[in-house]
Amino acid sequence: MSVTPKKELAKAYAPQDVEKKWYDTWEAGGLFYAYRPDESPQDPTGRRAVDKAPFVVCMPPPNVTGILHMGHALNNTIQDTYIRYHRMLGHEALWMPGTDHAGIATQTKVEKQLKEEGLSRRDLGREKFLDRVWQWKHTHSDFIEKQLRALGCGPDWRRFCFTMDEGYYNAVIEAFVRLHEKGLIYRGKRIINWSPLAQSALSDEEVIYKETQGKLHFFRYPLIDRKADEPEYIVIATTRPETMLGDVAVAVNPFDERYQKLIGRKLMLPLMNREIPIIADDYVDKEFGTGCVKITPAHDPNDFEIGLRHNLPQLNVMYPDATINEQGGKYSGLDRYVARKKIIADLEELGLIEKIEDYTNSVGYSERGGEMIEPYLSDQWFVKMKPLAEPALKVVEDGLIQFHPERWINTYRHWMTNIRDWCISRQLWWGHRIPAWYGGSGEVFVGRTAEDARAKADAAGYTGHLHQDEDVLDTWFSSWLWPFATFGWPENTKDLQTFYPGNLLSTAPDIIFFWVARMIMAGIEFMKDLPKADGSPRTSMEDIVPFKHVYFHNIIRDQIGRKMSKSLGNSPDPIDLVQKYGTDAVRFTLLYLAPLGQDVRFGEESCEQGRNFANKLWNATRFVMMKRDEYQSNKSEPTFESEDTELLNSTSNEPRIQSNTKTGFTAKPATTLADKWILSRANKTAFGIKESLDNYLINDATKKLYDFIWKDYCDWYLEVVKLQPESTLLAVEILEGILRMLHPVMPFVTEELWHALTGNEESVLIGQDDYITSDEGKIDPEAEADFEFIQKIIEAARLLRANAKLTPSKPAKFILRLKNDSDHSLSKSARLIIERLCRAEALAIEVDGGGELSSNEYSSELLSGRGQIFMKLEVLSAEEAAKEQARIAKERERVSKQYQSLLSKLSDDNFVSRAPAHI
RNA sequence: GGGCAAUUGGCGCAGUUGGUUAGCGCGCUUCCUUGACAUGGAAGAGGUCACAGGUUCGAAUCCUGUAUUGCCCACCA
Repeated sequence: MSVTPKKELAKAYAPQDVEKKWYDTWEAGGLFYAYRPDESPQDPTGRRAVDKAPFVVCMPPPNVTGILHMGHALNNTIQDTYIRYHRMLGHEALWMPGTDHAGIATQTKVEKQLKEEGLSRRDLGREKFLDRVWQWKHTHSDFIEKQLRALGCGPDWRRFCFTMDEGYYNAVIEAFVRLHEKGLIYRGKRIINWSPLAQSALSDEEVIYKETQGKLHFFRYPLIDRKADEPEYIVIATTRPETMLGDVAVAVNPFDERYQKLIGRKLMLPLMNREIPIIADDYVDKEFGTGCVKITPAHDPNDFEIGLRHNLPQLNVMYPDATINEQGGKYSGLDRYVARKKIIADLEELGLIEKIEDYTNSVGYSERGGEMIEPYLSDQWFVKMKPLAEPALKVVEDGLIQFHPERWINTYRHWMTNIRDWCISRQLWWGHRIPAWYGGSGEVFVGRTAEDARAKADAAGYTGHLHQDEDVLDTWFSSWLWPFATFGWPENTKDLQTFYPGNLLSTAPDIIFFWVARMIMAGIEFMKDLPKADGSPRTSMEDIVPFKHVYFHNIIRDQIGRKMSKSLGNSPDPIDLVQKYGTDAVRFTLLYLAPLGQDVRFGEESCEQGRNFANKLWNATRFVMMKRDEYQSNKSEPTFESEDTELLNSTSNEPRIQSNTKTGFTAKPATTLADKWILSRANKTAFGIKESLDNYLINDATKKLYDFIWKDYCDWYLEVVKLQPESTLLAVEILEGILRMLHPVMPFVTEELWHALTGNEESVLIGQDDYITSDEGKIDPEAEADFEFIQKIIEAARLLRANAKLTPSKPAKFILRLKNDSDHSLSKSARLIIERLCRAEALAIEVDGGGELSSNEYSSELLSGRGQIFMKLEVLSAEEAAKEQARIAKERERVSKQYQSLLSKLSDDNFVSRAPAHI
């Protein structure tokens, strides 16, 4: 047996010392790598089996531009915890990492940078501009990786994927072409949400509606050829006066008596001096405003529809930057808001303003840029969503994909059943360029490559020049392929066959539409035709959907309830917290505070709880190791044959843990009451944690760990171990199990302590060990009840001491009177524990039957009907005696009240007859 | 307008299918530096569980309504 120097643990846990060391060791040891069955295991420990069931999580790819905020920290901690947990359960755990090119966000940042140099993207040209963006991407993407590492996250870094990687790029193009071939992608002139800042279209999901204080303007449009009994003008109401430049009609309700006679007549559009008709349409609400609506088909989605019904022209009066174009007459060139002011002033001068009222309505803003979006008429590409949404809704309704918490299914259903077509073209350069080529007179050819498009054109008899669509695709049009494009789709790769479908998707509920729903659609649409590993078709939906469980975690808010965001600057940098409190502390705190789907207010001080917990565990280990040494040296003849030997001996160089030899806390039977109790508690906890984790109640699991470790193990069991050294080895074994049980949540401190405790070599990792399993045979309700009674006695005795203001150093004398024999012998057998934990100088244990002891001499506490404990009082001042009397009287009253209520219940026939017997 | 949630001691939150005395963390009070830990230990104060009805032997828990707050969706010029 070789002897290595014993490791002394420092008095307090210093995370910085251990985190980097272990992260590097994990990586060097290939801990994060996942293998296919056909790959030879490359793990240095050789523990990897090749036929393990995979457990796959695809990381929601953060924006390359991004800095991780607390929400990311939470989400990635959740994923890492599940990955580590399943790896320990024996799965081939794959966490697929990557980043998203984030079209608008990234392009905006680079354009901003250019602007500081006095340049625009058009000055550079497409190619040079894209070079700049790539440069920018390269300098920024490392940062996210660094942050994830600092959080202890261990995805399979070898597989890191970027949505603009060549393979992924091709997958996006392939998806577009296939959907186009199926007629699910089309091009059309529609009113879309226009972002004047990005000068691009946005999808409906990228628009945020906010109540906005504005004005409702009432304008007079003069009636042409007015008869004597007719009004001089028609009054219309609008919130966006500048759009009047594009008015092509005024609509009234066909059943509105006020205007019926005027239908078909003409009005003179002021300022523009254009004749526009009065038309009738059901859409108009007689009650609202004046009952007359100006119709601007090019600048309002409803007006657009009306325009189509009435065959009206679509007059676009704005440039893409939301300045008025040449159609706007003398307002041409003005910004939309400047034009608005001028139009109002001009109408005022003409006496054509009836009134202007304050008005609050809901206005759309760009999610990214924050500016007001402009409904705008333009040619865009759309995905037909209904055919995709129907099966995607069904798999969730049928439970093939489960949402946690379940209620999100309502939101999902609502969106899926009211779904509208998805505008996927963006007028940007950074992204996947739309694979459509145009001929000189409106011909459109969609192909995988320019050659492909050329061939199609030739086949169609078009020989002229082709030019590719300038636009790129919505970022989410690439993200929705994430669960399979990361594994090489459209090729039917071995990775894809092994690791699709995934198991868990963890995300914040705010991207349920953007991403979750669309991934489900894409998974069903694109994976259903791809054969499985054995060549058989995917006939079961279970093999087609991209994941089985979706965990919607909470949104982290600041202490006054605001969503944490970069723009508000109210999110602490997770890395600062990690440095201040330790990674494990931050992880624990986030998981502890992360109830299922309930928003959480986060203040950085809450990390103290996690830090303290890590420190508690550290010191418990320190103590147990000290006790073990003590026990070992006191033992005259160590039993080398016994299975304790290696646990006893922390200097062994042989890895103690052999795969699957021991998954529970101990193989040995427990002897003392405390031993039985802690084993029962430990196994119950292990059982509960598995249950919580498997049901995605992750905060429950952390709470169970915390309570068991701190209260049961440290506060009670270790105190008992101080009194009964024969429990030392069990304490070691339980602790070893605790470390394994806690490891997925707090990987660093548990790894460090596990090695200190077991003496395992650095290359043997706790994360490769088996997760603790509960042995239900060790759950012992009787032992738990018995030990709880002992705890109750001790607590009662401590209370007596505290009330009598006895300092701990002063000994006390107790008399314990118990009603039945079993309690009597129970407490006698636990006499030592009771005496020492309540610092009794003397403890008399009696069978109840003696008379009441004088309350001048004794203070007492009741033991839930099973007996009473008395403490002999020292000299008591009259004042103190009175106080004590009062307290006892109060206590007596409370108990008798409770007793009375119980009595009355029991004498109530209703209760006795209806309540179940055990009550 | 439609939908989803929340309302529990000073603050932040648990409380799973209804069942004896409603828990936890922080904060507060008192005592304790006793050989794991003061990032600790012991004890304590503090809640008629938003409100009003109802179901039940029994309600924080189930039902109805009201109020307040938050979020999502839709949107009338």
